[in-house]
Amino acid sequence: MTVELEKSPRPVGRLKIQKRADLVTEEIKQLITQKNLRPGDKLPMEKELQRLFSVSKSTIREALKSLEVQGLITISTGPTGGATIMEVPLERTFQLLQNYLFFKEVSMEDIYAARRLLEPELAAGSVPFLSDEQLAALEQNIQTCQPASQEPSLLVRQRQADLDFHDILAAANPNPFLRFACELINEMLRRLVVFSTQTPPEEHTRFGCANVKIHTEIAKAARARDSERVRALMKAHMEEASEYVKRLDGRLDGRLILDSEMAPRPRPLS
Amino acid sequence: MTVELEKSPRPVGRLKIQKRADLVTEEIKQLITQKNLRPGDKLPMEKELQRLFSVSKSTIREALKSLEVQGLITISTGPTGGATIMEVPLERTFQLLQNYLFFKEVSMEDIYAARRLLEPELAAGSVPFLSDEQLAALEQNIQTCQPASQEPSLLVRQRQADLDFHDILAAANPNPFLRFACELINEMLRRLVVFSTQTPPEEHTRFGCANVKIHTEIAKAARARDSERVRALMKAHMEEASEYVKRLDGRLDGRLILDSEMAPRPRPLS
DNA sequence: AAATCCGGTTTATAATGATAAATAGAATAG
DNA sequence: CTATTCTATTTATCATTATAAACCGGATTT
Repeated sequence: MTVELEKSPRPVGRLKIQKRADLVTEEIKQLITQKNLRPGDKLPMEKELQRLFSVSKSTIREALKSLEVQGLITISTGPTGGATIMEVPLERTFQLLQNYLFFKEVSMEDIYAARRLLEPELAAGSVPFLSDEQLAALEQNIQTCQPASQEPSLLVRQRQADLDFHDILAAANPNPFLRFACELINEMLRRLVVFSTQTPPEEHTRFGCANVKIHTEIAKAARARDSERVRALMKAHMEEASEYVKRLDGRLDGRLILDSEMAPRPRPLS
Repeated sequence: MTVELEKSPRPVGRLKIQKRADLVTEEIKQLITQKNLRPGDKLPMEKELQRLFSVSKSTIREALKSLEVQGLITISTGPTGGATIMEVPLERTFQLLQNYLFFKEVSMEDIYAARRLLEPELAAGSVPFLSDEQLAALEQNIQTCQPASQEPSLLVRQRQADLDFHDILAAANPNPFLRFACELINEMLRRLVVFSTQTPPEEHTRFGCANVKIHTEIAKAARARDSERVRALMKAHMEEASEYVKRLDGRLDGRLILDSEMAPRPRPLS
């Protein structure tokens, strides 16, 4: 089976001519959709793909690179090596989204405007689906968040641990879209929040205490499987947090996120 | 100025070794952040980049390809050619997001769960910022949406025109994050919705009429700069639409979106 | 004088071949 | 039986050459 690619620079139907490598990328994508390849399935190896599309090594290499950057495949060397379909990792998606938002000026309040709306619904929707492990993880998380020292770097780490609480809730929600939206918000807050060092540490500590308090209540209501109470508590939590954030002068540190920065976030158990 | 890249396979600090090309990609990203390059600025040409990072042609090519796929640069030939920084297009971001959602099973209702929450707030927030052109565009859009025929392909196109209404509202909102979230939702609905052909056309027409009616009211309230009324109307609109969608058996057509499909959406005037 | 053509220059794009590095699995030593 | 070394296979990287696209400026035409 050989797929024929248009070789001549397309008669210009007002469509911009595409590069060879990009055409091959699309062909491969169609192959994936067509043959309904699932994560774990393998693409033919480079040499075969070269033959299949009648292109050179460097072209097929670029095409594979494109798919790799998009997070659709991983490439490995050695026997049995080659391109393997994979489910696009959440982290990769975040990174690509950060590229988009790099040039926009997103403020903390902008994000909270969406967070206020989504989180209560997310939390309420998660309640019926929380496993015992997840409930335990919520309670466990509250312990780690107890405000201890006022050492600056520790304060930031604590704020980030706060966000783990919300990630655990998100993980339990059956709505993949809502889940994604909230995980995105958490990730942005986690990664980009740089609180002004001007802010007095007491303010931070107070923020931490308030969080622990309401998280405790939410965890309790979740154990009682009281969705409506969780929703109400989360709503209050979000409004309170909005206020704190305004005062804390949180701002987003807009820069390009590197792959090497993307690794080590402990995934909450699903 | 020459940047030295670690050449030896990194002493394995539990970090997975990265490919040369990916290291170069990161170096270039740092270059962009560091030198604060803005859209329109140019990267050095390939030969220079080769020298700068002491890598071969194909390696630098792969690195540039990576940045191109991420939407951060465009590459052109000719004397003034080379890599030019660009603002990541919204469409590219959508596409990369679709890759992520390709493997998840997102239902229509999943999306509407988020839409119900976000759209009323978005619309209300846009009201004070709507320009005369945008108000006119809203009213204009309602005209094009008047249900005419019941021809199947036309019905789908009409549903998509409905979404333009919401895109116009989104474009006026000053919150870039909320705007992005709603534009994403619109795009997903626009591109991926495939209504069951089982559904009787009358039902579609009724849906279209209901939309026109409430869009008309929303446009009127927007002209009157009545944010609260717009919020309330949009809330009702979303709830009504949710119900219709359930009955219409709308589902998402999960597949990989190709570059070639990404082009021709008329951007609403900002 | 303005527009068009045309060839040269610059740059990316594509192809090919050669060598290095990584890996899985078999063979082997302890 | 375990751990190590070996080997075959495949990608990763480099180097070189050829091709194609885009731009520039001068000559030619209108």
